[in-house]
Amino acid sequence: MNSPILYWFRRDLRLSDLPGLCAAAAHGPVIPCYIHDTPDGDYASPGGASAWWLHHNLSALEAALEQQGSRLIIRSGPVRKILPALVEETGATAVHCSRSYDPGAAELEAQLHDTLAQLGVAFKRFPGSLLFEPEAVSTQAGTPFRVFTPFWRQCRQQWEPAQPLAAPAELPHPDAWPEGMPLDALQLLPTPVNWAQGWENLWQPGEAGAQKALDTFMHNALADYPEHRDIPGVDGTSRLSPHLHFGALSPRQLAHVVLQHSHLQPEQQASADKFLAELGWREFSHHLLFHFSGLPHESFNERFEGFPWQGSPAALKSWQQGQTGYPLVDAGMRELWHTGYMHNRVRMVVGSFLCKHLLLPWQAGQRWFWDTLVDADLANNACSWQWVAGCGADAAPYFRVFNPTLQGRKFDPEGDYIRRWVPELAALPSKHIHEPHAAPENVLAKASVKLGQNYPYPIVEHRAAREAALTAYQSLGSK
DNA sequence: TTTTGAGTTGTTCGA
DNA sequence: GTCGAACAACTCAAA
Repeated sequence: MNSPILYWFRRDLRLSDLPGLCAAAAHGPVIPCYIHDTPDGDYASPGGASAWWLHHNLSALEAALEQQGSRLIIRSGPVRKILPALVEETGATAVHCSRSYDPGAAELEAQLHDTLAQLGVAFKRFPGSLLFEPEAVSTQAGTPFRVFTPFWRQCRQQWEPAQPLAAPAELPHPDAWPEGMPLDALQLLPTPVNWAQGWENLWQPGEAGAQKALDTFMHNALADYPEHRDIPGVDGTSRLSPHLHFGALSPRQLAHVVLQHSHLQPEQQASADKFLAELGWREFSHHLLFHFSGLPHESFNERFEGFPWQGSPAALKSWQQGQTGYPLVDAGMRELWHTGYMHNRVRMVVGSFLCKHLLLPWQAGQRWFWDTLVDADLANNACSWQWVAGCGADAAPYFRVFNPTLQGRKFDPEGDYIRRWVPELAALPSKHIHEPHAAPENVLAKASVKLGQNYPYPIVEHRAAREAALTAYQSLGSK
């Protein structure tokens, strides 16, 4: 039996724990392929930072496949045309892939199933990028959950932690390889300005890098996760989100390691549960988007469609550039710009600031994050922005307006994080670094801070902005 | 069937 | 300085 099976890589850019790849390899020759499809439509293609990651993740996958004597065939164009064409060229008898849950995916997969069936070719989807299939979780009334806690409780009740699969021992290669294009031709890297300079020292996209990040987290950070995850000046989070997004690590692999660890070290049970709940939020977001495909565009709570947003383009620009005059907000926005990442605690603060202090629509924040985050993910991005704006599922209540100064004092007490990302404030004493505009003249002078010159005055005044936000939110009325 | 209580991440105010 | 209450409306499951 020499007819090959096509393995279509999507956002599962790894070799281990891929049931579809294992099934293909057990059967005969495998042709691994990746199709770069850039359909029209909002959020149909990765943003800039995310594209950088994709390039390097594909490059790592290519290398891993070559080490196995295999290849990655890269093509570009509409999947609905390219995939059937590749099948005909290679005489493949089946196509395997991982299921996608994004809007439009079910339709595409159904269409591929039919098109390929007409060629006598089987199209098989395998689960793997989520812990729970959306169809498997629902309320007693049979509706999707809208509240996280009962959602996650039910997930954990039906959880049967399975051993992740190893990568196939070998990938039998076909008699002949179809043509592919070089990875560089996809033009995923930044041009003409390489704003990602030095990122290769910060991140290692790909399966090996994901394993390394996982080991580091398990070894250094899991035990203190519940407390340290909130402190942006400490490496207390896993930083695994981009790996999960592109599938260099499967959630099953991650959960398995964490569960095993907490089994061996029962005193870390609470830390493990806390971390797993974050994976739960990832599941929750993906399930929500699966059931409510409009989430990236329309407020989950329709009442918000009439919200009196009023922020200015200038305010948006100040926010994007980290020039709001609120040090924690500015530190976060600059971390994002310089690294493609932002600490989770700070994401909440800058999100609240955009929606509530600046009264800019959450979609504007979502758009910026889409372009600048290496872990930009349609489901997580939409759900988290809606959460912080107060219009999402199980969202933050309208009156929860983060005070950026207090958040700084509480979670970055010594100003470590602020000093790292807002160097013009680095010489200020911790007591004043969270509120430079309230610091005495001589303190500012001594630290060479010239407000309005090398660091901005606050673009809005906290108390007034908070009042305006509460008024705007109350204007939605109770009915 | 109806009722009840709890629900990721906060802040402010007044006692 | 600390502490509890108030700041909506709605979802979900258990009583």
